[in-house]
Amino acid sequence: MLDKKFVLENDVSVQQNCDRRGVKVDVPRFVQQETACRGLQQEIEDLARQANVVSKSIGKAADESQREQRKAEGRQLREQKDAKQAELDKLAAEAGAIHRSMPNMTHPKSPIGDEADSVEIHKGITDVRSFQFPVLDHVDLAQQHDLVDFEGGARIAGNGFYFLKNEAVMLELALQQYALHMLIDEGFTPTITPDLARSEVLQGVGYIPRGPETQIYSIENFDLNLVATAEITLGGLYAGQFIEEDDLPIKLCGISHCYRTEAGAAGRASRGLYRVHQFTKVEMFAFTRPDQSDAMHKSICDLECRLFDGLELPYRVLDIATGDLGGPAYRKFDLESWMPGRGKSGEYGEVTSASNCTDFQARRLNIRYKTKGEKGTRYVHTLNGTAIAISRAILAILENYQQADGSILIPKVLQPWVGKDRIGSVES
RNA sequence: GGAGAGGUGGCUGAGUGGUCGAAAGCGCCGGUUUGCUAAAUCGGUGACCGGUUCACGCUGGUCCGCAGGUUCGAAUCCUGUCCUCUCCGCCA
Repeated sequence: MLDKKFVLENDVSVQQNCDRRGVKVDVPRFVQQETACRGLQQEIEDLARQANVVSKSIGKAADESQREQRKAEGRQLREQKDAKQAELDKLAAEAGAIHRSMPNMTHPKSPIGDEADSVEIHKGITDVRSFQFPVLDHVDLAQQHDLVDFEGGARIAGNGFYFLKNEAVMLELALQQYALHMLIDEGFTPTITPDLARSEVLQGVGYIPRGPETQIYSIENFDLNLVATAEITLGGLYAGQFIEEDDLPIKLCGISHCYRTEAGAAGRASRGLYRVHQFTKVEMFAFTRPDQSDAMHKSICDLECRLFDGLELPYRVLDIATGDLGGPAYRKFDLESWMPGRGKSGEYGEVTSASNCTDFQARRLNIRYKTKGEKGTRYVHTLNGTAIAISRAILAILENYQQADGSILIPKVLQPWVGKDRIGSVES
């Protein structure tokens, strides 16, 4: 959520920001309603004050009849107040709906425009390989080496589910180990989070459970939902808390399964492991002071790059354009890995992303820190970034590491955990 | 699944109808003392939304899990609801 006062004082730039992000918001209407609310609030407070004065005077009343008279007076004042309050509630609900639909403000450097306007700001150190043989996509490779059972997954849970098998299982665990070790070295506290969370938590982080277009699976008869990312649980962990300024920044990483309905995504590059209903992800999350968040954003993005540099996978980093940012993000960097089997002759596909949400989530989650110098409290900034989304990482590894002889090499950094250097035997 | 207890300020925890935005302790901030630190001691210290002021500040309202109700008046009484804890049972 944006600060209401900020919106009132910056209505023009807020409107411009909404327009650039492609979100329909009637800022002038909000300003008008919010202003009216404040007027009403004044009237209500005045009535409340008068009623309080009357109540306090009752003890000092001279006799019974005066007492009764003041009781009646107090009753009347509170009735007037209640009527005004009802009026205000109605108006505030409308203003609140507009308020909640406002996306976060945007970093001045974010490119303006839609998906196509995102700007490449970095390339990985590993070059895109040129293959001297017909390239297979990961689905064919997986089938050839018995690594993923899509049919089995579909039979027991439906399309979009799968069994990982054999070396794919080892790859999944190896990727978790690899990511976790690097993150721990960088000062992240490792966690394994719940895979379910209350609706309240999802909403705080910015997800909408149980809507018509929801991406979230909900549990029947319980106020619980399967998380779409550990961002939900890690962000929710500090909801309603006060953090000591000296404890900032707090850096957490969490392993969770991620569940997504992918409603409306049918047919959209949905083959194989790219878009699935369940996968494992190692997520980074940070709480910082406002002045620390830009640097933290960069450092989270750098870590994502290092993880992919280490895997020796080619990738590029995009500074995401305004129209493609999503609600809470102030700025977002996506990391796209080269996927040789995608499209006709290979395409980049999103593998991780890093967002700086400034105080947008913190305001809704009510996460503050106590300032040392000045009096009072301030909202923290929150940031999140994917360390490794396992299913897409496996996809990228299989396709990039395939060999002319049909085998698939294991990235060097993963070999200790996989226990071998190659999937499939070398035919000679 | 059965039985109990409880949700109060940054934390612990008093408080059963007006004198309570709330004791006390901890923590935090400032002063004094000590060679530094620690200790001691004195003082200050809740949040949110407004009004007013160049500013220090002054001032109104709201807030004791949440939502309703009773009352002139609710942290306190009533109803509902959510959550947490303890014990027993079951279970990986």
